[in-house]
Amino acid sequence: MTLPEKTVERLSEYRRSLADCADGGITHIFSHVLAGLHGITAVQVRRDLMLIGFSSDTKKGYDVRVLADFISSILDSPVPANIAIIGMGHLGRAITKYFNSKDLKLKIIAAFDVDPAKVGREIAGVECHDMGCFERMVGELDINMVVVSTPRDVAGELVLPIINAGIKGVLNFTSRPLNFPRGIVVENHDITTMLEKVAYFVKEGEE
Amino acid sequence: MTLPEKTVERLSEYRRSLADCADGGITHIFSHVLAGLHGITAVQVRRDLMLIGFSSDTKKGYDVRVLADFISSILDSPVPANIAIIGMGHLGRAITKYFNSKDLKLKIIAAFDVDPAKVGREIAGVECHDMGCFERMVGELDINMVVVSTPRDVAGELVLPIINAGIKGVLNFTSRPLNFPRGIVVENHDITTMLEKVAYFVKEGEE
DNA sequence: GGGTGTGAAGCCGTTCACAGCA
DNA sequence: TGCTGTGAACGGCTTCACACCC
Repeated sequence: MTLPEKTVERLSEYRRSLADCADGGITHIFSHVLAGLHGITAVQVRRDLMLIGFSSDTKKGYDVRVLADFISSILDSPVPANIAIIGMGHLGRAITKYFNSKDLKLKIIAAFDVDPAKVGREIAGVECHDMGCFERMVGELDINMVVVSTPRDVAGELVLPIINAGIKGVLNFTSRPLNFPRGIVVENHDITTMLEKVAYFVKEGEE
Repeated sequence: MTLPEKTVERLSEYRRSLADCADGGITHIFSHVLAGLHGITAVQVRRDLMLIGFSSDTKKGYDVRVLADFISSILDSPVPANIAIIGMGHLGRAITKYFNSKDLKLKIIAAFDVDPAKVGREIAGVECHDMGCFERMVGELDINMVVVSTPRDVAGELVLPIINAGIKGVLNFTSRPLNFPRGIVVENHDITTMLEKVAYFVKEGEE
């Protein structure tokens, strides 16, 4: 059974908070405490846990480690997720470093760019390849997801190569929305939109 | 009247597509064409325009420039939005450059960090100040929004300074969720969560 | 016919209210 | 009493269906 999007997002967040708790020596946590860490309600937390079929046998709250592992068993794929990043500008470099500095199941293992000054070099810890080799390299390295962090005006040209290479998931940080056929998962997250949204609701809040 | 969140996001996206159209010499656009650019339905577009009270008098589609201006009149604040960024690591630099390279109403006009090697220097085009001066500088520069791009473990310490400085909007790229009292708008956008979400739905799609 | 504007219906996610259990 | 698990109600967003207009 597939979980709702929002629940998946929150589970990812819970897991990280739970890891913090475990590091801090906390062994059990109540739903309202976990909720408080995320600015949501306790019911919401319990509903999410209900959806993944988790329940606690004790009344001392949820066992932090057990719950974290349970969430991992839901979220993580048994096969490792190999990720490539397209566009090694500032944003691409930042995302790559940010990611690979963490201890995650997900790893960015290759970068692609069109700039000859970048191709062939190791940038932010990963080898940067020419975009012309994209399809071949995806096959060789068994890459199944890509992060797109190119300039807006070239993002559209990536759609076909990504489809042809057999990529299954795309995380797009470009302000150009990318559309793929059914079967390819896309998340478009444009920083400009996020900030414009905050600005709008700030304005409305002051009315 | 305040618009739904989703509508605000889409309006921001429509506006950028419309600017592209205008640049490309397109003067009119049908709802289904605009929808196609964003991978959504024409009804959705028309519903959004209905919510902001926009309607076209002609049947040649919407006038691109008129619609773009109308959206701007809804989204943009009459007073300029002055933004600060906290945390001038790779992500902070990338976001700052990304932003200020664009021709937006929103500008990042100051940066803050605790690293003495960064304080006093101009980074990514903006002056980097010591975090200790945050509250004072916010007042001096009339800053009303902040972007947070610090490491996860220090993000929590920013909540009080941000409240005390009178900040009204926060865009948080940290993986630590930030909670503020009513009246302060927050958007938490964690890159790790985004990618884990894509990975989850890729996994589910293959079942 | 092809496109727009919109009430009504449907769907999805959140919250309420409460039963059950230590 | 205090917390968990959950059916049922609620609310917000999307889609349907259709009237209207060139």
